[in-house]
Amino acid sequence: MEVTLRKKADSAASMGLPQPVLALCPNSKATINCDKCRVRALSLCDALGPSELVELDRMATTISVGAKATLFEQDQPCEWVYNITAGSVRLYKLLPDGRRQVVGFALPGDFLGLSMSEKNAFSADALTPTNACRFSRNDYSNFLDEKPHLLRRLHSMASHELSLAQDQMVILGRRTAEERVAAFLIGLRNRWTRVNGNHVHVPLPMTRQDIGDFLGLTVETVSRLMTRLAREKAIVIVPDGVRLLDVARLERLAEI
Amino acid sequence: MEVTLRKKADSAASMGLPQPVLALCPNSKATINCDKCRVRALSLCDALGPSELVELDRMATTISVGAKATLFEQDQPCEWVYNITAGSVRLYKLLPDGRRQVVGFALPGDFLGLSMSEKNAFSADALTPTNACRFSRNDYSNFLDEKPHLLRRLHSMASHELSLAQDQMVILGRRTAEERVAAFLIGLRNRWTRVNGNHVHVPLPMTRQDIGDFLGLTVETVSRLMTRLAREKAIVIVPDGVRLLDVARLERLAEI
DNA sequence: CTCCTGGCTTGACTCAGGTCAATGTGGCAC
DNA sequence: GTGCCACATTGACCTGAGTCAAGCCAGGAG
Repeated sequence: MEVTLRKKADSAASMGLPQPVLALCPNSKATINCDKCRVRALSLCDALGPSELVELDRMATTISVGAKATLFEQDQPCEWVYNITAGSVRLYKLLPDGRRQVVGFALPGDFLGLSMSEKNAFSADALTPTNACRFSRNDYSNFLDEKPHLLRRLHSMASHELSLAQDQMVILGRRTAEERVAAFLIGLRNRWTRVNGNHVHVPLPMTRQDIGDFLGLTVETVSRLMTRLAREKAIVIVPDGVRLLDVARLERLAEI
Repeated sequence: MEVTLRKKADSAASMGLPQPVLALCPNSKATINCDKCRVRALSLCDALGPSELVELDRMATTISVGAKATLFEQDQPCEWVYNITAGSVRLYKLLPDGRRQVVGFALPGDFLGLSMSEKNAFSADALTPTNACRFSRNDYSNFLDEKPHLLRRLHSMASHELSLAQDQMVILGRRTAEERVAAFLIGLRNRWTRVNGNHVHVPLPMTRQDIGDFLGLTVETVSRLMTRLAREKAIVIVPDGVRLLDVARLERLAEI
């Protein structure tokens, strides 16, 4: 896995300069990377004040990985936590016999490491070229100890994840294949909306196999149902995604 | 729903007496209910020091409800959070057409209200006569604001829940009916172990229908598989539960 | 005691989605 | 360009779990 690293604070720190206090002034020119961050408002960092952001920025390393790169592996000690800034990531668990369950897809703004546990509960690898802001789990944990409001935000994000996981339990336990696919497309549309604004075009950076492993279906079933929804004019299949034609129909199918 | 209420601090508070400071001395006689609490070590409260425990005790109301009583309902505003001290609770989501997904069962020591959200994400009702320690969500939230270590504990419990939910996603998405039943029995055995110690006897306070709705199966399938496991001498079906005979075999089936 | 009733079990049959196999397709290395 | 490979689609057939229906059993009401 080839990773491009750049120590965020290097430019200033390597020259031995103190961090410019100007950066804290809202009208000043941006001097820390977070100021330019396109997903800040979506992410954990939104809970931070300007001086805290500078502190966090000093702890961060930005990383860039290519498609298929592994970020971390299930059951391995958790060394880093990540804030995805661009790209997309597949999160999955493997059974000993090779069966796979995708537990989620991370998009820009998503945080990996909510649980702060010793070992990774799942594996993560990039679906497309991906950028992330990476923190040592220790540094991060210490930082958290001094920032109860950040912990509160972390907890609220984890609660939201839990709620999504429970919705997914309903999908996997009690919905038909067609409903699963519709719910997947509507759910993904809603998530892209936070990143890109609302579009009927839904990018699908993952393969049909990944979708199947997320929905508890086979590739063939996913493919057949996408074809059927397209034949019935609910969607159009386009390169690397779908275009939603009949959102109301899909929402009815997906209805929680 | 008939509920028995008892304001925990009533005995002392109603007499206008200050809380006896003696209660804080580890060797003194117990004077707050928490001291007698049999699930304290399992629960959130374990994160609290003696004086905090007294504070929490003052906020608490103990409630007792009969089987089938509703604790709270999905989508209703969340007024209370609960610490289950005895009994068992079914947590579930309903689809508009009546399909049901059980998202979990709460046992003594479990906390309901981890997410601190405005609305309940699921409904909860008692499977058996149940006791709980109940707190107003507001009081609780304020209390939490002043106790970062409690928040940390809450977060770690929520993370654990999330991890269980992800394991359940694997079960629902990628496992056969037999594996699901085995995983359910082993999982429940492990949870009872925390409450009662390790026994091959696993109480099943829920119906086969509940188990089916938890595992994404029908009653009939659950029943058939329990019968089959019994015929094959992996378990014995006893009133209100099962006795595990071949734990190794079940664990092999359930293996994550 | 008898009669309900709700939960559990069992059997016969069905079908949604899985399996297997063939073919299509687009991007990339050379 | 050609060949390769991973992904996607489609068809024919199969099967694990669902559906429907009947009967059993224990506990509570009267």
